[in-house]
Amino acid sequence: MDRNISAPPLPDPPRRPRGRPRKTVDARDDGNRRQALIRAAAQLFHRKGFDATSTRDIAAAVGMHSGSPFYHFKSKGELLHAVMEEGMRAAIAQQADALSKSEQTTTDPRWLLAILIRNQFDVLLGPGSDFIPVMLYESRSLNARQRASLVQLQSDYEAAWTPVLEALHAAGHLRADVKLARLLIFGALNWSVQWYDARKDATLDDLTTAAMALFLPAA
Amino acid sequence: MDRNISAPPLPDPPRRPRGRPRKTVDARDDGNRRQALIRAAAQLFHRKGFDATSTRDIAAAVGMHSGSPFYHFKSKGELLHAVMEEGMRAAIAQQADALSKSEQTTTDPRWLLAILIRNQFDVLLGPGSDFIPVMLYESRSLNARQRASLVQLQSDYEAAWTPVLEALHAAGHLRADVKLARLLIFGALNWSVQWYDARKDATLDDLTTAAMALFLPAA
DNA sequence: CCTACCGATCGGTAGG
DNA sequence: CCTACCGATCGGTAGG
Repeated sequence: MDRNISAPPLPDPPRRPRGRPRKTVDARDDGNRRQALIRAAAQLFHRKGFDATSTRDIAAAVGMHSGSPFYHFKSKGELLHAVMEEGMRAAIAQQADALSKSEQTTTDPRWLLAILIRNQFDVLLGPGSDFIPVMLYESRSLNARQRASLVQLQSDYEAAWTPVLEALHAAGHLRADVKLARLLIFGALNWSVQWYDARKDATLDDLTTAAMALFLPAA
Repeated sequence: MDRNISAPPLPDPPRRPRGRPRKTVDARDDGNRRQALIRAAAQLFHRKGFDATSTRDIAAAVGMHSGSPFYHFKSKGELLHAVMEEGMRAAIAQQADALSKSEQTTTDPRWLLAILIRNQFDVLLGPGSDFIPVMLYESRSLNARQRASLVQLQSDYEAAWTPVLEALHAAGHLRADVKLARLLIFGALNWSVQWYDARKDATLDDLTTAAMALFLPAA
């Protein structure tokens, strides 16, 4: 992480991870390897950033040689795009799932907001949650076409929030302009990626409680 | 910005900006040139990110040749650090100034919070505000020593918020845990760097009004 | 997916 | 601060 000090050079063909058995016939098993690349890229892009991660890093993480990721992806940027697209699809599905479960028991918009917030903390900070932080903090490295192709998914995700916030506004529980409120709330949640430490800090439920208390007047 | 397409190569010694007169004797005027480098670096780091900005970009922006920035800074990382340190000192001074002006007229913590929020939007989004966004979004590129040297400045900045939030909590205007509330509020504000567009969106006063309405119950 | 490689770019330096 | 340069790294490719 200390990029002011250069790392010692690594030989190009890194050893496969210990314990990973060599395939008898051929190491190609298609969607499987592609998925492995996406997962490794998500982790590395999250930890070190897109620019500071080399395609060699990613290849080594899944036991490939330096040129092989380009068999699966045309460019490093396409790999970044794939991470974001997969992350958004999963986040949308997870959000829809959380909402559909709770809409059977209540339609109180305050409860729905709590569900959305709790789910977003899970997407941002829960186990294996590298994809959305990458999406949030590395979009600058996409080209225009790649960015445009994510806009639809992003607005699908946001679409679940607007009616809830409008209901809160109508009920007098939210004074702020709805559009600005959504942007400010997203910021409050998304920024947690920068400071949250699961070892030292509160639980995700604690965060949700604090956020609800901050945004809504006493129940 | 489209880093998937490589830019055409530039000759190393770029022409000086048109209209910049050549010094008769010597181009060295010390603190002046150093400051120019810091300002240009802040702009470029903000627009393109630290990793995507080369020291040649920065040199060209101030009419220097490629090796010359290293006469003023030991490394690219030291230049980044200088941007952040200068940004923090200015932000702290600006915040103290805004507070001292208003503390003559009121001690209502709601008003003080409005002052702090409005000032932070100015620091984040106002004219010439490249330094703090760089500080917020490029810290990962600092080494441990550089990061540590900023901690004191950051907590000086935050120190002005805690008593205000505690007063609001004591007065029943803030239900959430004070420490988490501060982190969430900072997130809401800091995230505006990602979406705010001065041409299309609200004014900084509008943002302040929306944030106050979101965080505090009706006055 | 591996082998062997290339062209470009980059941070940084010696010497003036 | 400029000149002239170096070693390292990087994204990407041809050919199998």
